[in-house]
Amino acid sequence: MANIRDVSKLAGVSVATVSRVLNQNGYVHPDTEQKVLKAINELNYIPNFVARSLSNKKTKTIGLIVPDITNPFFPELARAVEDVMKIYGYTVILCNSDEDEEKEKHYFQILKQKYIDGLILATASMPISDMQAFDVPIVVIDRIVSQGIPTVVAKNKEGARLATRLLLKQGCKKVAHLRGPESVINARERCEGYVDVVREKEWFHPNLIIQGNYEIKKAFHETMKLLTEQPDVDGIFAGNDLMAIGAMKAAQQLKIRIPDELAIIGFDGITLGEMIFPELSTVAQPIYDMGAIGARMLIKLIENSPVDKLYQQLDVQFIERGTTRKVCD
Amino acid sequence: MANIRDVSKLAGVSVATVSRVLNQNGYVHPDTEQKVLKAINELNYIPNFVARSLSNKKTKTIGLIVPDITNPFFPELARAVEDVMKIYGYTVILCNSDEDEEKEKHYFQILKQKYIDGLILATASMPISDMQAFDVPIVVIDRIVSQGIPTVVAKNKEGARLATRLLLKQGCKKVAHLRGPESVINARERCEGYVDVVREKEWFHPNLIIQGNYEIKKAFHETMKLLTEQPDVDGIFAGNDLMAIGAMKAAQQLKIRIPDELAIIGFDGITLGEMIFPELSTVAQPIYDMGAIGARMLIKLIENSPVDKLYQQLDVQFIERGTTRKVCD
DNA sequence: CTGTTAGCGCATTCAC
DNA sequence: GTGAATGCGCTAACAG
Repeated sequence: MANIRDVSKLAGVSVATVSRVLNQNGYVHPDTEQKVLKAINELNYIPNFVARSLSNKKTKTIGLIVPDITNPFFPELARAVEDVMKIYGYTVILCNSDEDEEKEKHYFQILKQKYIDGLILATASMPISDMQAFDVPIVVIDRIVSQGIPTVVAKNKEGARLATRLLLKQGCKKVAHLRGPESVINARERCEGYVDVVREKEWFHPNLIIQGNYEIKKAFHETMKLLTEQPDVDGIFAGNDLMAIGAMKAAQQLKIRIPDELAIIGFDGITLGEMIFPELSTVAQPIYDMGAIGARMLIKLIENSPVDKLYQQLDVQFIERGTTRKVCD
Repeated sequence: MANIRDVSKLAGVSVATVSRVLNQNGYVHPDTEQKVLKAINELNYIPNFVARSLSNKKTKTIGLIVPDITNPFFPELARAVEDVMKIYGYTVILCNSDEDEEKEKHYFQILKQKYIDGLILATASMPISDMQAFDVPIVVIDRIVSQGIPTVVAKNKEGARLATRLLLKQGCKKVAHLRGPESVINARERCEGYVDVVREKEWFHPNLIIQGNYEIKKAFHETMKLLTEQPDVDGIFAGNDLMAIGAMKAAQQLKIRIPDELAIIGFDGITLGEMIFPELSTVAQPIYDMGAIGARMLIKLIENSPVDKLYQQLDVQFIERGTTRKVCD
């Protein structure tokens, strides 16, 4: 492959001039510019990114760390990130951390060595100090890490309150909550939102909060147990859509009719919710937007443009589908 | 950040020596090695990948082009690729092509500039000549491109025959096929497999083959039309799971009972199939394996190890779930 | 066994 | 406006 020197020779100019027309900086006479352009064209020259990176310390590459791209929440996020990064000429390295601190550290290492320009984290098993020590711009999505770090999240607690109230409003007498892992902050927030609403109810008891791990399987089993032990539960607010689906399967197995005997609301708004039957009512986060906004924020950080808000909290929206009854007010 | 020269100074040796211990090649006295190691440790030195890449033309990075990571088939594939690449110290750049030739070309360009070591394609809108001109090892997954290019695919035609036969065996009198896009080769193969089996049936007519695009929505609409116009259709073999789900939704909307009045078999074996109700019977491809095998093949290609088979055709497997009746032989 | 040095391809001073 | 020279950090001959 041709390099800059080949071009300079063919055009009869110096490499500096070629570099100037390549990067559109510095003055260069229109005529010589034409010569250079012609040479570039003839040789089919494309600049070598690696060499460029070595000299200006910018790779036009970012890292994206997600727990597991296989989890239906993340592809949409990843797609958003990739879409906007593409527009700005960046390329994205995909990493699956499995929420494992060791793996995250591993990726931090590698990505640093590869001189990425920025990093988007949709996971956070990492101590904050390590993140701050990482001297590359970072944006965290869907996980609040600390005030100091640029973040994009949805209104988790508010959404949880909304869902729980809706369940009560449509006549549920006893609403349980299938919560996400202790270690994940948004799971905690959603649980708090639920508790806010039901705390004062005479029927409320902490055993209505059951522990899930954001996955279908465990949600299925826990819901089986719950519905067997407390058959009077007629509403479930799940901490995410996947667990809601697990709960649905449990109900279907127990021949409990949805939504008549049991109403269910999920959280997230993954596309999967529309594919099942009945379709899942859910508190939807603007997943794509979160990714896109996070990506834009990161680019600004990288390019030192002013960033208006380092902490973006996005609205959630209830989507009524088949797992809840219609509410007639 | 410290560089190799800092280390060499601190250790009182030359950069060459440091490079030697770094890359474990060439002879270096155990004592000096210790000194170097100590210096590396003290300075918290990690080698700069960009510089290394510039000098040896290896980036330890590969590209992965998929049509759309949002399509449930690809996350699993991507995960597999990333998992094995990680083991071998490679990093993967994710690209979404939307099956668009222009976008693919764009990525080819960029990835070439970034000096990737190899490329995995799970899409192929690209003329073969362009692929051959791309002087970087390529492995194609799930799409047959040409004999010349290393490929990993599943036995599409065989799987299609299997599904169609199964449908007949369990008593279906009239089996339709929801096929994928004309332009996608595996869709063609699956369609051929279907035709192989039904060609000679007296009830067969080309209008039983309906055109889908591998997506739920269109499959839903086309199936609505099909089932309205030809209500005697009692079996559908869909070219992929997503379309099968679209077909299921159409049946559910028309109050046609599955599997009693209509049996459905999909193709792919995406996890989504287990999440819906009833669960989807399908011809499962070993998606993860395809990714992993493709990745291993690529690594061998990159590292010039001997590759046993450049064309791997993997077995498919019928998974009986809720959308087909039990067959008692 | 170890050091010197010349690239890798490009950006960028600093002269002219 | 343009060119020569230097450096980015590392690898790989080539000497010793």
